[in-house]
Amino acid sequence: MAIPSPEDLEKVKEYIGRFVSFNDEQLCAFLQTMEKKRVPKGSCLMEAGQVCDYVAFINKGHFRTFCIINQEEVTYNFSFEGNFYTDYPSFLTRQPSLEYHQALVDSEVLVVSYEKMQRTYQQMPVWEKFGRLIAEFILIRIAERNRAMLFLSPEEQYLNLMKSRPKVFEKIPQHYIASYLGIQPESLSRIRKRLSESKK
Amino acid sequence: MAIPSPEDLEKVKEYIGRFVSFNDEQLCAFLQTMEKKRVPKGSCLMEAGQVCDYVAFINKGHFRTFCIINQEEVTYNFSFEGNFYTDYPSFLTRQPSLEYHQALVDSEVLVVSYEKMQRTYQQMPVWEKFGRLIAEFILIRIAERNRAMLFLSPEEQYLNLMKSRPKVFEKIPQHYIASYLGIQPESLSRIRKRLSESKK
DNA sequence: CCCATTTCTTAACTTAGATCAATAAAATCA
DNA sequence: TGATTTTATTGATCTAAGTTAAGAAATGGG
Repeated sequence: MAIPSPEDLEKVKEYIGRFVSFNDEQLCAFLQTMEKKRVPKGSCLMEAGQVCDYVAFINKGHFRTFCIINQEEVTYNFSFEGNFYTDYPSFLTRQPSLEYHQALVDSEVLVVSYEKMQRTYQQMPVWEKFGRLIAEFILIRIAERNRAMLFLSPEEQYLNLMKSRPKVFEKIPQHYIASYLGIQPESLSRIRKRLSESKK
Repeated sequence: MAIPSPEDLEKVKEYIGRFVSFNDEQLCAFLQTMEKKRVPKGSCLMEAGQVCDYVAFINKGHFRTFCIINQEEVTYNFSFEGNFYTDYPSFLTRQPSLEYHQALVDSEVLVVSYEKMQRTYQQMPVWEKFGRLIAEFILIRIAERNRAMLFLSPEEQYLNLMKSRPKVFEKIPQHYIASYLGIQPESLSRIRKRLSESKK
């Protein structure tokens, strides 16, 4: 663990500023709780069975969230530079996580522990508000995903994902995307073929 | 719209008490914002296209949330007596909702408008905290549903639902449950047959 | 630059759910 | 109660994704 640099913290400040207004004292109180951590390519910031004890700001790199179901990895989500990252259910309930948080490239995160986060909530109402707004923000995103999974065929979800999160296609191997869509790599391959043929 | 009775408000108080502690003044400030509304069986508390302007406490009855996709109703969720109910994405973003909130029996709700809710957040930090905790609570539930949809077959989801929300099977017609599971009524019928045969 | 590994594609076959159609069972209400 | 509507089941056929297996393409390390 190391102390974040001023440039690192500037990125966090920018992100938070999208949700709440704050003064220097308030900002410092929060930023002081952050610690910097390197995560080498392929390694996991957290593994299933552990309680997720951090909210992480991804300073550099990107991550894949996966679970192991019946001895098989199922990719649950992708998280990119400049966003916060945690297993909310585990972080909030203090129950063991089902997830692995794996760095897909050499990465760097700024983490806040559960205990420090709760203390910050208590100290300053502005962070309580930030906590509410960010929970609401994530809730909306998850609800959208939910809707997509219920309403759309894998093919429609694939097209949807290309529009809404093009970054995923720049950086993520295809078999992980297949898993994210809930299908086998072979099926995604066929969907891509079908789409490219119907385009002609 | 009518004024809620003391017995109505007692139920709300009990619910809130599971999340935060409060004194009488704080409680009153919140309960004062509630208005009582009857929703006859089959009618909708809200329809797609409207901005969802309420958080509703279901005082009596139960509801079905559905969307219309390609001229077809897709059931998204069920909500029962003694819980809060809203379209979070629409309520928070002030964008038109995609959902219909339909009473499946003669029902009664206590609603708080967006404007009153925001004012309550500003007035008393305890409600800000309640807002955060309930957003987090709902987030966890949606995340679980998400996981189920990604990881489990319709058959497994059906068994899962029977365990985790038996109420659904007491009160909800089967073709709505099929829709909730993302399959056709005929398929659910076959899954039930398969299960009852394998049990023998 | 080459070899090993990972990732992607294609093919043949299987299977679960979709679709269409008909009927049976249950609920509603006049 | 009997008639009408709603809900649930069953059968036949179709289709998209799963499975298994093989080979092609891309990537990465020495």
